Amino acid sequence: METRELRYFVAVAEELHFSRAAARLGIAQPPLSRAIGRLERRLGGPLLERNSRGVTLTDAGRVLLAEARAALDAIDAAERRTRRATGDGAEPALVLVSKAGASTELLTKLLDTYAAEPGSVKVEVDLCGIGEQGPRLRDGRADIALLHLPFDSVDGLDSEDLLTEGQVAVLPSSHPWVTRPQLRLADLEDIPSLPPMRWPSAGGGFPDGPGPEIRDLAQLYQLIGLGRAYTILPESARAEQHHGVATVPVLDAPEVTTVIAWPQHSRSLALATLVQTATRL
Amino acid sequence: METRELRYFVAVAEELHFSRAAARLGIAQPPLSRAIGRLERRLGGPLLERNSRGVTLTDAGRVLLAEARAALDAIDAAERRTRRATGDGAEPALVLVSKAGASTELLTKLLDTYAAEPGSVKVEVDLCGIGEQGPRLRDGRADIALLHLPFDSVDGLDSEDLLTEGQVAVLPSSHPWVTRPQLRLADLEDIPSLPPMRWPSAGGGFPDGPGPEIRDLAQLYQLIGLGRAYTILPESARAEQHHGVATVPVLDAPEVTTVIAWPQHSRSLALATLVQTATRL
DNA sequence: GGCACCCATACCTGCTGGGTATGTTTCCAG
DNA sequence: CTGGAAACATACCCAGCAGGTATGGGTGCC
Repeated sequence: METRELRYFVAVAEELHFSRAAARLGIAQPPLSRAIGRLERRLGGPLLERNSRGVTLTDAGRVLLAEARAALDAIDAAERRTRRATGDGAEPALVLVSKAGASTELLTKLLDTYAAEPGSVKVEVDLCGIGEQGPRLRDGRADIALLHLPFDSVDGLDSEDLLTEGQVAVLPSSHPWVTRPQLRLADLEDIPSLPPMRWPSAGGGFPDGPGPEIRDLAQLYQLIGLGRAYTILPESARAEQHHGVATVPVLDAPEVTTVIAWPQHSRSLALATLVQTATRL
Repeated sequence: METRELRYFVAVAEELHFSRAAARLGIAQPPLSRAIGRLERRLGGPLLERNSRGVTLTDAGRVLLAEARAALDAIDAAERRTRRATGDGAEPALVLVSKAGASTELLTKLLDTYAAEPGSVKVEVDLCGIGEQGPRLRDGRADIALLHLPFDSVDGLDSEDLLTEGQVAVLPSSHPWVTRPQLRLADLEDIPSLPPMRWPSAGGGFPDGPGPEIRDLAQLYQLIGLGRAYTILPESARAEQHHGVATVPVLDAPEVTTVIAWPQHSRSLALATLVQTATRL
């Protein structure tokens, strides 16, 4: 199976319309029909059901769509990472991705220490929304990520623990509890008039329910500052000051571990050095 | 990047010899040279160092080799799984992989129960050597696996726990300890004249040291029966009788969890039903 | 120094991917 | 019931590229 065929199939499977898919691919419709037909013949059965007025996926088509997306991600990753590794000077040799606003202190120290290391390469920092690190590692936009367990998942990645810390409640500074020296999870169970935030789940969607949908930490701090929500975050979040926001330690909140993670098959020297630097901090 | 180019590059990178790689690929050497040259131009730098007497990989080449292998596995998986899903009758719709000799009882019950389920599809069982399940899932030879934590790794997979159990020492039946009602790990630390077995590590290789290299459980039982080694295994191993082998519970051995695992992006109905059946056992 | 080995280059050929034009089926409008 | 529009398949042509053969150039070995 050629890469082109996979891209063609994914386009048709997503558009469910040959002509639109062809337009998206920048080719005419007939070659696309032919390519899909050949693919179906080679794989031994229909992938698409052509119902006079549009197209639907067969079971086999659904399987191929999921597998093809994964395969295309892997191919994109191969191209991006290799291009990055061919030291053509201008490009960074490594891209590190982290949630915007998280682990700022750790990140600064890591980058400074690594830059001082002999033989270190240029590192670009890619600050993304919550839960976006996984996809970026998968399609090669990034080589290495800072993740926070248990919120993020290290499925499919190798990782090293960097820092484990407790959590603090982040509350509107007008809230009566901000003067308390500490809180417990039970206290937070049912804060009147402050709905729970909804964090993105693995698929990128949001769970149902009331409360605001959170995509990044700037949004989160602003909502808290406006008195519309609260949350708990790792202690290191206290290092940053935000308007209208106060923090109180939560004694029995689960500990958060910041880890550095990379795809299992990565074996580059630059990456290994960066990981080693991180674990030594 | 086209699939063909990736296959060509991997062949050259593995052979480190254009002519041999071309022979392996079934093409002549000049088109191969040309294809690699074009790849290097497109990726912006050399992937191979041509030293008159052979070829070596550059850093970028090493990156591409690792990434290309992963990508080709994903493409092979796409093709195999799709072909399997195009219900062409003869082929199984799902392939389940497990270590030969492990979890026999559980596996039998799972397959029987699933076969009785309405809408169940044909399941082929692939019994492999120790640690082979991961690669089989990655390149699509299998769709779903039985793994045993903490020995196997579920990195990159979704999984559900099926069964947690203690472990027993598996000893030659001539060993004096087989009459004991129980043992402790400390007892086993240093059994005279019985060297520790070497299990395959993640890469497929074996750690250094004395003792036999173990590739499957038949081999393991035979070695123990011959009085050349011992091991500890999950309790359920007692269900099977082996010549010259006896078992004694080890009270403080870490518990073993049998899990059913599948690639994260898998979303087929047949697979979901099988997993559901397994978790309900 | 001749030779063997190995990769690159030059040049030719046939396959195939892509374009345009047209066919076939189905659904909808009037 | 019929004309037409929408949508995918088919037919046919062309150009580009993958692959083959022949050959060149560089290097180490006998």
